[in-house]
Amino acid sequence: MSSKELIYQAAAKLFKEKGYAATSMRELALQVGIEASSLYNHIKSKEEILQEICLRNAGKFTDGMKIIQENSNLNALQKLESIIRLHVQIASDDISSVTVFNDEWKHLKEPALSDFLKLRIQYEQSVKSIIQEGIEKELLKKVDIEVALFSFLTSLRWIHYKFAKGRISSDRLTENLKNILIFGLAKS
Amino acid sequence: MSSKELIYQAAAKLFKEKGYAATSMRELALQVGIEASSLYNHIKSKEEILQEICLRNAGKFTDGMKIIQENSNLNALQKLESIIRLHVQIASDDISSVTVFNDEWKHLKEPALSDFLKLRIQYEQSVKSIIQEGIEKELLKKVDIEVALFSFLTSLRWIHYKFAKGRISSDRLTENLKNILIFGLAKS
DNA sequence: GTCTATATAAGGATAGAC
DNA sequence: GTCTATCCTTATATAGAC
Repeated sequence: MSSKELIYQAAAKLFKEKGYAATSMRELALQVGIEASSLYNHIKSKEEILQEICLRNAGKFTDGMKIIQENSNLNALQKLESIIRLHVQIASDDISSVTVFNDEWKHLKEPALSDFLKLRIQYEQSVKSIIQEGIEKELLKKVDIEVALFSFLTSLRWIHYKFAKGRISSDRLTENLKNILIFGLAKS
Repeated sequence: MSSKELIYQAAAKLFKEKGYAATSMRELALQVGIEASSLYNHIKSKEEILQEICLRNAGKFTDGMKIIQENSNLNALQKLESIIRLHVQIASDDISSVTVFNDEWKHLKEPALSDFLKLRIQYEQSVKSIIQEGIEKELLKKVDIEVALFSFLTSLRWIHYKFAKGRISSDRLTENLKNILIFGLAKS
């Protein structure tokens, strides 16, 4: 792995644990095993690291969503299940990185912040359309779409806390989340 | 309102928007309308502000949970609904403060951090017991309890983002969340 | 690519006059 | 209770030798 990649990885871990603002370049350097000044041979600034982590993860979600949307065989319920699987997969792929993406994006500076938020809103809009479609086709209840959207996405946003403990496989987690988020906790 | 209270309120707003670590005492002072040094006539340190905000909110949740637990008339489903109402109520009561409680607690120093985490684990344990009881009495599906616990609580943890936009009343939000989280998105 | 040394800015907090 | 002035520490980032 390149030095740059090693720095990103160590940074993701630290940003996750302490937060972006509370992580110093000295700590990061210590974690990487070099002096702080040496970091700058590989990266331009602290902010650049955050940008890279955030945009990389945004890309994963956007790409995954595109594939789901293009699969016209899926009905709304199946699409929601695919979204759950996508989130579980991305979280299991790199927990630290996706946590930073979820929690530290607000420290991005313009214009990166606006770019990021544009992608985020776009993604939310895609999920919203699927929920809307589900309601129209009578696969989903007539709930408030915004409440449904947020409760669905925020549940998924915290999946990685489960993974951190490694208690459960991706498949079982996906299955359980499908059951809970789509079909509810209550026994029917 | 006392100066101390005004400082807490301004701090909660700033900590919410920028994060604890990225908020300076000079900014806080500016928001309050005094010089940074004057803050210290009312509070002991920056950390003390965070402690107060976090412990105050922890108290609200703990107290609310106690009342729910002591109401033996409620079955597990009704208790879960009461928990939803509790979270909605606390969020609508003071959005900034509860956001800081949710997102910035990791910046607490010991021993406050351990005290805080103890309360949090205790609260999660209470919810877990209710879910467990629901499964035993066959009111809830046999889902993975940990997954159910986390997806339930994390959905509720982000309610305040809805409130920030003021789009929906507390009652309608509670009703929708009950429907979605307990009975699921899918039409039965 | 890494180091030491350092520039430059900002942070939390205190002292002491009013 | 508020101010100005300031202490001390830490931060990001650069310069230049090796």
